[in-house]
Formats: sequence, C-alpha cells, structure tokens
Amino acid sequence: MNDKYAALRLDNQICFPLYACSREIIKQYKPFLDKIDLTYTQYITMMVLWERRSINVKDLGEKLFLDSGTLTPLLKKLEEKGLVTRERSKADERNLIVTITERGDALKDRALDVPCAMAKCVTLDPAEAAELYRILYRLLGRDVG
Amino acid sequence: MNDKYAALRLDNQICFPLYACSREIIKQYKPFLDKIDLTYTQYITMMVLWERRSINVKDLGEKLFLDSGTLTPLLKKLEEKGLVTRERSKADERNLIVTITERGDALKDRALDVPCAMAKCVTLDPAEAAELYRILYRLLGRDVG
DNA sequence: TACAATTCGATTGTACTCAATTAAATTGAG
DNA sequence: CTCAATTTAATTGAGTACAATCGAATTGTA
Repeated sequence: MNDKYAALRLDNQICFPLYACSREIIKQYKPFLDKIDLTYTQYITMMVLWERRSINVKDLGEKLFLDSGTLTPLLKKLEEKGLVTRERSKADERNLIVTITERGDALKDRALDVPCAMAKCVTLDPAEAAELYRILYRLLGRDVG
Repeated sequence: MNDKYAALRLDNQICFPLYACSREIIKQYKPFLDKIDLTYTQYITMMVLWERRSINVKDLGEKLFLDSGTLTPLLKKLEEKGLVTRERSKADERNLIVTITERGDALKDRALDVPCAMAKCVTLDPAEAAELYRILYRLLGRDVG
C-alpha cells in the first residue's frame, strides 16, 4: 500500500490485541469470580497466597506487576472480608506482611471451579496455549522453559 | 506433583501473563505518548480516527472493545484538547458522531514516532510477533489470515 | 555514632474499566 | 397512528492502575 502511516493502523499493533484480549478474558472470569466474591485482581492475589501463605507487599507487587497504590486498598478489602491479615514485620517495620487466614485458605476449594469453568470458555488448543504462554513470559522478561 | 490445586497456581494461568504483559507494554508507551499528550486509550482512539475521520460511539466501542462508560469521558477530554468534535447524527439523534479535527489530524505526523520508538523496545522476532498476533485475534473472535 | 541515602508502604490525583441504570430517539407490531 | 420494545449515549458507583510524593524505618558510611 506504500502508506507512510501504516504503522499507526490499529490492525498493525501488537499491544492492542494484547490489551483487548486481556480485558475480554477477565470479563469472562467475572460470573465465576462473582460466586466466590472476588474481583480478578483479588483472585490473582489470593492465588499467590494460596501458594505461599505469607508475603510482604513488595514481593507480592513484583509477582503481580502491581504497586502499592493498587495493592494497599485491595489488601484492605481482602482483610475486611476476613481472607487475609496485614501486619508489620517485627524484624523490619517497613515491611507489611500479608498472611492468609483460615477462611482465606478455605476459599481455595471453592475457587477450584474457576479455572475449570474458564477452561471451557477459552478455546485454544494446547500447542497454541503453550506458544502463547512462552511468548508472553518472554515479553515479561521472565523466560520460561 | 499430583497437586489438586495445580490449576490455581499463578504459573499455570494463561490470562495472568496476558494481563501483566498488556500493562507492562502500555507502561513502555507512556514516555512516548507523553510527548504528544495522549494516554494509551486516547492513542488507540485517535488511531481509529486517523483511519476513518468519523465514527459513532457504538462502532468505536466495538472496534476498541470499550463501552460508553469508558468512551464518553475520554471523548470529552479529546474534545477539550481540540482533537475531535462530538455531535449528534442528524439522521438519528441517538448516535453521537465523533469527528477528527484538523488539529487532531495534524497530530498524526507527530504520532509516527511512537510505533517507531516502541519497535525498539519490544524484542520479539517477526515470526513470534506474527504468531502472537494470530493467536490473540483468534481469542478475540476476530480471526485473521 | 550522626546522618544522608535508601527502602517500603501509604496516600493523592488522574484516568480508565465495566456493570447497571437512565433517558431520549427510533422502530415496529397492531 | 400509537405505544411497547429496542437502540444508543450518558451517568453512576465500585474497583483498579499508576505516577508522584510522603513519612517512617533501616542502612551505610564518614
């Protein structure tokens, strides 16, 4: 086409489908997450805690690529729901330690339905999913495999 | 591992790296978009208008996967900046027609630097980029190629 | 040991993002 | 024609995101 503006066409962006796709899939999570009263961001936060039981805000932020501006109010909400506790580290009071409660841990069993239900929504064959996964983690600078 | 909770591990999600990657790349756009005083969402909106000159909110929303709750305030901001006009369709007053202004069109030349600068940031070989693009559009339900 | 630099979380302000609701305009069945 | 159903934006409210700034705690160094 010899169009000097071709690079500015929405069709030629790689970030746009990434951005749109991310939001569309998160939207598909909503009905399932509603059942356990979690938002998507709260859900991935709980995922970290289901694995680790305890983590400070900084390390959690690094895992989720989120900063304290997002995490502080979110963690306060999880605390209100009784899913986590928040307390300063005795060794270094700058650190806030987030710990999962029994109630938070119990939610894990009910949450098992979520990835199960989502698997039926996202129609991507295993090879494509693996390829997508690999490329995304490379882009994130966390090479896998 | 035989872990019944494996599906709940952050590492095993496909949506999480999509979500994180999208935000990380948008963050990389910021310094370049700051130079032309646009946010990422405003930028992709302008992209549609650089191609089409004029579009109503509904069609714009379908292209960007955004609804009026996001677009209405965003378009008002673009109008304040003098980049677009907003007026009801005479044929059907329910439709709001967004039209690019001369000033908005002029921004296109300055915006050319953005994809150019970004290309140097995202290190993905052409084959991977093409594969990523294809998978994402399939997930979006807009098959290409 | 002072004390400047650094680290960490909280706060603030701007800008989305989206579900749900509303209101105006249009369309379509009777 | 008439009024119920539909379409379209706008509004509202809750929840992120993130840059910038702040203040308390800790660390490194003279």
